[in-house]
Amino acid sequence: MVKVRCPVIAGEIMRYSKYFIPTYKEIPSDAEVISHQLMLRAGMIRKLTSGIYTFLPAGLKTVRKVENIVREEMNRSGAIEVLMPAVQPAELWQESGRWDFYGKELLRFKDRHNHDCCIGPTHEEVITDLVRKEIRSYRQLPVNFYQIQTKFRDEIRPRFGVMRCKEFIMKDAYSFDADEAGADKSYQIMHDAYMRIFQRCGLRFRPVEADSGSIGGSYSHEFMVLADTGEDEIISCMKCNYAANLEKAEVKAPAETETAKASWEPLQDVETPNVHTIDELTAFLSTGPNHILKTLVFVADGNPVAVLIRGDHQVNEVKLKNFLRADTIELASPGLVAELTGAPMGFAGPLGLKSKIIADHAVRGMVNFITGANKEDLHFRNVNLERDFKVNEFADLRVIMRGDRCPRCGGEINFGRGIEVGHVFKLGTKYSKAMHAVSLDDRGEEQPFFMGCYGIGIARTVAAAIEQNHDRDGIIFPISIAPFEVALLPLQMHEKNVVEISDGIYNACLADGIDILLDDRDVRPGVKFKDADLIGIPVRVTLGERTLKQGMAELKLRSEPKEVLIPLADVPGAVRAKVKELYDQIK
RNA sequence: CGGGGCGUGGCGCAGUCUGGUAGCGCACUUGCUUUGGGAGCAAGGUGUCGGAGGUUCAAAUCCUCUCGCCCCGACCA
Repeated sequence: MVKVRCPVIAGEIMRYSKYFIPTYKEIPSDAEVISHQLMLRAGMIRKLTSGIYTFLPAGLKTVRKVENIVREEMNRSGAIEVLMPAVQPAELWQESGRWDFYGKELLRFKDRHNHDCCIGPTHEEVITDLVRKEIRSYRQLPVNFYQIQTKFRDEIRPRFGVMRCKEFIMKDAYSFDADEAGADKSYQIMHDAYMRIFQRCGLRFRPVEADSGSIGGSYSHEFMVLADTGEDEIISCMKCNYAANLEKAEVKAPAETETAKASWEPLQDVETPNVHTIDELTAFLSTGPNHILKTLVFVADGNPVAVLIRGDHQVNEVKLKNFLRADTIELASPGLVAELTGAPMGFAGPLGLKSKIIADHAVRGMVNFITGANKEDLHFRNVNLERDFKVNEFADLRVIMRGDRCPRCGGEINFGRGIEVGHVFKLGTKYSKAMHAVSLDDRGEEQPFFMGCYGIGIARTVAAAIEQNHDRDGIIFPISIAPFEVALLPLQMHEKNVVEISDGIYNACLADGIDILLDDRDVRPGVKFKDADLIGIPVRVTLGERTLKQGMAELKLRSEPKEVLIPLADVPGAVRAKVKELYDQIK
């Protein structure tokens, strides 16, 4: 059974008048996205400087609730909590080779002894160093260490409030196994733990396959909270559970068809003065872009390569990079294109090209198509594969698009947006080999650790929850991560009766372990309603003279428009039941 | 780093073009009234107009430099 309650922390102030939740009526002008606006307005965060935020009490409470869920599920999965330093010596990073590779995101500085240091953006080096010093034998494996800690990445452009900032709270875990099979198992355990974590956070999410660079295979999943405002575009199958981000999403190669040589028409020149783009070409020749073959020249690790793709398709540079096993890849400059093809940009074609030629699978299905002629203002018509030119290799090189089918089951696919809140990644032996981190196997031989790393953006998860759950009045928090479970609103603080009854209910709820906020401010009722809605407290109990006369209180959910009247004596029980019901819904 | 925008009281903004010594709403303080969806009236406090330099009798306003922030792009285990 999954434990869902986050216990009230003893001694916490729960009276609004003595607490600190500074809300804004107006939208701060420098907040663009809704979660950023609402976190500022609800008094959860304040900005110190670009990309760096203070968490105010209500924001911190929510962060702590996410952390606690993460901690419980990590512990349940067998991971062990540690806390590593924020400041790290350059030596470790030089050893892994990342000191020179990491770029400007790595904040570097020198200490008084002139030693190079950095503030950790991630902790592979530190944990690998720890494990290589402390773990000797395969008998001590597997292990998985995690921490919840503040990290720093000197982002080029921090934005969207707490979603993409420089200093951020992250849970990161690192697994160490004796062999590949063990690493796969550790990966799966983390994958499962992440499913439980985000479920308990009350989020609609999806694990999607992500690009894993040179490692390949399905050994990287991003956990995406589904929200229209998400930064990442993802696709998911409506029939099976295949889901992937756009750069990873596979496109199934079309079935092999017999080349219809009989239908081949003779090759023709077409004068195309000043026609450079696919759009211009389709208009000029009155044809569809799917009858045109695009020839793009890329430079992969310094070597030019021509990439052929159907006119209505787009090259997926991540796929191209992985296919070529290149470290860097970029579109060739106009000068290089001219040098290679003998024509200015816009007239490149595969005929007579000297460079390596690779093509997307879809090109195979094209007949009598149009290509550039490698000569200014000239194209060819009725070009055909084999007869007119040869392709070195075919591969899946394009971006998936609307109308494509699921690569796994052929089902219809859905395009959507998501916010990446977690990432599980199989590292293999990259760091253990570089840093000579080994254990002895059962034959007494040294073996590098097989590693995995697993991250969760804690504050980003909070922001994602808000992006997904809000309305015109403010945040609608899932109860498991709301700053308070219940808001108690005595409407007339000058009426002794109202105050006494609300104090009684407040104490009864506290005794029940309910995380309740008593809004004991002497302000007008409207202010209390507005603030409770803005902050997003899931359950609201209202005590006003009007219903008190009938011996009743009001119970309302933030997520629903209607309230119900409850006899005063039943209020603590009804609150307890409502809270439980809300937790049960997200189990 | 390239392009664009903005810095005026705690917050949101007007004033800048056309130079004349700073204003509005919210918030805040006090009093009275009010009390079920961000109250009303009255009184009050609040600014080195982001900073530095320059032009001018006079600069929030014009000029130069500079700092910060936001947006778009490039970038992103």
